[in-house]
Amino acid sequence: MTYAKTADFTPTQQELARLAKALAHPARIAIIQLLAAKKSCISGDIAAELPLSRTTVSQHLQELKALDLIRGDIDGLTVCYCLNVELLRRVQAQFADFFAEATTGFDCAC
Amino acid sequence: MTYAKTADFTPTQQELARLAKALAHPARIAIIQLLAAKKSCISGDIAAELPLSRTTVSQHLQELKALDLIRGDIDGLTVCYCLNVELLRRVQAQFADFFAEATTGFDCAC
DNA sequence: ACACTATGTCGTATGTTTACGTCATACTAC
DNA sequence: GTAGTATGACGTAAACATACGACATAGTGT
Repeated sequence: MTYAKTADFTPTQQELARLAKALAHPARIAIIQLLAAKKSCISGDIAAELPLSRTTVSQHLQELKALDLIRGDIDGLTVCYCLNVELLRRVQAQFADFFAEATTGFDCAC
Repeated sequence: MTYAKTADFTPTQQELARLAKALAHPARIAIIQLLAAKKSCISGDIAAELPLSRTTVSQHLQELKALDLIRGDIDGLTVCYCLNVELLRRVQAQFADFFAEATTGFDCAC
């Protein structure tokens, strides 16, 4: 998301787009759901539950971590990933605001 | 979103990802906000308000239209785009459900 | 019919994401 | 220390997204 013209939008628009992009892959949705259900939060276990290679899952985990949506606690040899529930709540509110604005428009006059 | 392995996720995960992807670009966020504020719903006017070429904006409009998030009424020479508020409300609910699930998790035990 | 306007379509260059194998690192257990 | 395991980092091929100029289409007004 670093195309030249991207800079010319409002910070809010860019932030929403950035967050939406984090959710724009089923694997990342699945990871968040897994962590919420806490079936497993150890990296290897997460990878084992998804139909993707461990390398690819690790990449998706890094992407979520880059936005701080999840956090990784290193515990010896294993890494345990957890949801950043605080941040998720804020993101939730941002999307809620956006949709509220979008769905309270009158019917189009055209 | 048609990489080989994408098929191996649940329909819900795929649908959420597909919707998130529609919002994963500031231009598309901006278009939805513009239509909600109804500053303009004529294709050309929308393009004029964004820092992108008319062609590129048209492409983003097609993308939103492909998911039926917006609709285009042809009126003679101009095309008037409108939000599909009904669908947006359903999408809003889907995201709300997803976030509710994600944010009600206990704190991670790790 | 003719010029003009508003839009979409096509081709295409460039940048980004996805997916994965291989390698490097770092901890564990013998 | 050596062997083994859990991870992340690196390299890379293929798919996809973004952006835009040039062209095609279709309506408007004269």
